[in-house]
Amino acid sequence: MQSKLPSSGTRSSCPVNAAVEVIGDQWTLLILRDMLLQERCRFSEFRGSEESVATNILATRLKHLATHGLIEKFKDPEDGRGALYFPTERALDFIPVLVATMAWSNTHQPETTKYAPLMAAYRSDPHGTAEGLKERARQFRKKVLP
Amino acid sequence: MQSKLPSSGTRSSCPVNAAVEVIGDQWTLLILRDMLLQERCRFSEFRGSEESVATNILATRLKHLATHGLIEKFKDPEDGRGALYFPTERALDFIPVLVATMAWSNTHQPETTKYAPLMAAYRSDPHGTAEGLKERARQFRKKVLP
DNA sequence: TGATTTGACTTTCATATCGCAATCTATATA
DNA sequence: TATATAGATTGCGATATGAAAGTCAAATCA
Repeated sequence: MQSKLPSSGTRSSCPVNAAVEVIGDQWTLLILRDMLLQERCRFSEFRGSEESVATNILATRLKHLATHGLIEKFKDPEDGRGALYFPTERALDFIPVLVATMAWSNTHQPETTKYAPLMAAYRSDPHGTAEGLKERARQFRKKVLP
Repeated sequence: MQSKLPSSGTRSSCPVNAAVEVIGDQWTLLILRDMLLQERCRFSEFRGSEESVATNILATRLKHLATHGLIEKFKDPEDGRGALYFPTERALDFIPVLVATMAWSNTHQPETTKYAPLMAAYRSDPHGTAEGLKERARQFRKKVLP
């Protein structure tokens, strides 16, 4: 039996609760980060993230993200074994939230030193920075997918 | 022994990871919502939220939020039994992230019908709406605390 | 072409966390 | 003094996590 996220049933019609049910765990946001900001799209690439997610958890979370319409799975056109995961438009729309979250962390915890250039760009132009990342993610998909 | 949040140790210096370690569970964001948007500050008020958090979980999360500098605990000046929880400035700075998250949910899941007026206000003036909520939270604290 | 390796999972299992119910403590009220 | 209330803590079965090992099909090597 495969592992599930806690409380998979809808608890309320509140948008905060809806978000919690999608991204409210220890790994989903990190996977979204790698996909949206780092141009990662393979199982092995997500697995290689600094925080070292276990393979069973990663598989569960990718399925979870697909179920909730944040990622789509494709066959790697250049390797029959490979799978490629790409963000949907819904996930791309999450970029402003993700980057705002990062900026919040970075403001209050200066020890969060990763993504310093991105944080600087975001502070001088939040909207433009988010849109830039969105466009970059779209281009990356075009480059890799047939 | 009291229950803990998963992975209490710092896994990386990434701001996304830092956020996950603070808000990456099924309840913390809901408590922040009630505190920042609903003027709730008592244990029983948080407990009464629609999603029905258990008392042990709520106690754990309130402690967790205090540890991470998002809330402060006070004695109720009008009832020796009571405790009052209020957001720190760090928590108030989270309001824009929280409201952006809600807007994202609301855009892609129209069944999230709660907070419709807030969502409408946010769409027409994101920054002003967030600042308004921040000021409201500050005023509420002044009103209730000595 | 058979052997080996690789990518993407799935299974196993010990440990940790969740969540319900019951209990506890301090203060307030009748 | 008795009871009610606010804010928790404890016990315990159910569920989720995470490290390691196993599976399997497709690719690469000999």
